[in-house]
Amino acid sequence: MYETVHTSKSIREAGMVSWLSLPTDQSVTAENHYMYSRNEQDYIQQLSIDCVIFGYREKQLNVLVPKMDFRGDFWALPSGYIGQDEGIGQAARRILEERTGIQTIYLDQFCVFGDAERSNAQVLERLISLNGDKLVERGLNSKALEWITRRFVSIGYYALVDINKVIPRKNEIDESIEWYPITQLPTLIMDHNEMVAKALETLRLNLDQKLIGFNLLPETFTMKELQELYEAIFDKPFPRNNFQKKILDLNVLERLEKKFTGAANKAPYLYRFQQ
Amino acid sequence: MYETVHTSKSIREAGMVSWLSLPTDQSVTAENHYMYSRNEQDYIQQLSIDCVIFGYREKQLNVLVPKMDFRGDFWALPSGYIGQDEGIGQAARRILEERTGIQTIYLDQFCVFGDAERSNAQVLERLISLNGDKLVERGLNSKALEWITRRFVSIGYYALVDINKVIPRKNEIDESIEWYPITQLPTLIMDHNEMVAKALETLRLNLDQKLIGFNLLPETFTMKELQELYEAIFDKPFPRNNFQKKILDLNVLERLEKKFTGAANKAPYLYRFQQ
DNA sequence: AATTTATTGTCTAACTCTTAGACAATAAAG
DNA sequence: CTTTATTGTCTAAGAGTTAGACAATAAATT
Repeated sequence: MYETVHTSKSIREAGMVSWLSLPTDQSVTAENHYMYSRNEQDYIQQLSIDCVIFGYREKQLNVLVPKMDFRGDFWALPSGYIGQDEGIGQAARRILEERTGIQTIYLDQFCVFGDAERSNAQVLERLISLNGDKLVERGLNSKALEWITRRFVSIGYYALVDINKVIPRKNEIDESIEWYPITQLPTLIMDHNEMVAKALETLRLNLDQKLIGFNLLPETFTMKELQELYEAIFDKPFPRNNFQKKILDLNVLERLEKKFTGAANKAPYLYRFQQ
Repeated sequence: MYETVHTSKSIREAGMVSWLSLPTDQSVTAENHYMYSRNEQDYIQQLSIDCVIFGYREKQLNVLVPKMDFRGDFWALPSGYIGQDEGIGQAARRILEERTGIQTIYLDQFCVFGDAERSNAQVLERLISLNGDKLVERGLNSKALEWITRRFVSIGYYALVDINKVIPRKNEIDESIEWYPITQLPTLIMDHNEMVAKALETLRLNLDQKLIGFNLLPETFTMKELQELYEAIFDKPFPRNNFQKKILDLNVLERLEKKFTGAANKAPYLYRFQQ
């Protein structure tokens, strides 16, 4: 029904379009089935990477989520496939750079999702019934759909980024890509909401241990800002006096000059994370 | 060179033979390439599960490791593939039952290994050069070898079992399957030694938190036995008095009658883990 | 039968770490 | 100069951990 003989230019040039698209490159044409099938084999099949990208803004933990350019309100975590000559960490890093423009970011594998029932089937059915025309437009033929609708195992990574340095980038099938406060996430497809929950749980466990929280802040920050970050992540208040002591006792912060806030009170020190 | 037209009975009947064998079932014959390729598709390609099976015996933490029936001393963790209609946890459970005969065991996913360099290539080269004849005997044709030699991503699971309840089972390509004290593991293929190390690290992190250590002991045990288990896992001594207090304060143990050891001293209590 | 020996179970003082309250320092506003 | 709001630090109280001591006891020894 959605069979088509041409591959749309936008898809062809995408290089890598995640969820609801085949991995493609310049050599792909529907006329050349041999090349097509070779290209399909350039990626590991039925295995994908989903990324929970955390940023911090206005005292709230945020997650970067693209909305798909289809009728029906479909949100999905940034994701992609793994090249045959690419490590899974490399692949995650590539996907993240594509969506944030940032190269060196904190990245941690947190879980694999691979239930048998974990399928796109219902979501896809709804999406297809609402968007048949668009799918044809974009050159997704039945073979491409078959590739996508197979059961996938997905490796979950979470990333911590300085939200000010990120320029969110849509890909070809996105209507938008935006930061959502974690308390106000939309309903995502499949088990992606569960993935965010699991990522947050892992972040909490690792925060003290690995001092990774600093990846969410700009280079210099006040103690209060750091405290508010902790409060946002753990969704609970920390007592000011003891928080300061605990952090300073870690001996990982360098104290810089005072910050002139213009406020009617003692100016706070700026701190920097000792690389 | 190793091309062959028949598939050996042993392999055909294996159902699932991990590493160095295709996933196979009764319907596979080399003469029927369509069926063959259908069968290949019964499993997710390039994705495998490797299991670190921990047991506890004679005050030492042990790992169950099969030795492969090939010239050249090849040890590999028990592993297998994931059926198309099978969750990854289900698959791990199936692999474990095949090797231990035990159904309900503690199981935890600890890491995914997926470096691009993570390849069987060198090991396989050596194995093939030493065992060309055996491979032919066992019906591994070039297509099967191609399947195996592709790059694999592997999900690591570790399991905790009561070593007394396990009857280790060889599969078709094993020369032996035995418990090795973790301090005296042989050199395993690929990154399997690294996997064991990572599994142990995760076990240590989870031991207190999830009370999973009790899965390694028989139903009743003395406090000293539990302490020795902890000492084996963490490879360090625990002070007797405080260890007892710490464990009892968890309120998860039920104290039974005293154990008559025949030793010239006060008999220790037996304890049982409150399910 | 009393004493000795080895090990188990428990108690407590000393020590450390965490928590909660208090207060001085300070930048700007009144 | 005083007031206000916030920052930085100190300390006492409380909680938890560690180290030493000692009673209980099952069998061996005398």
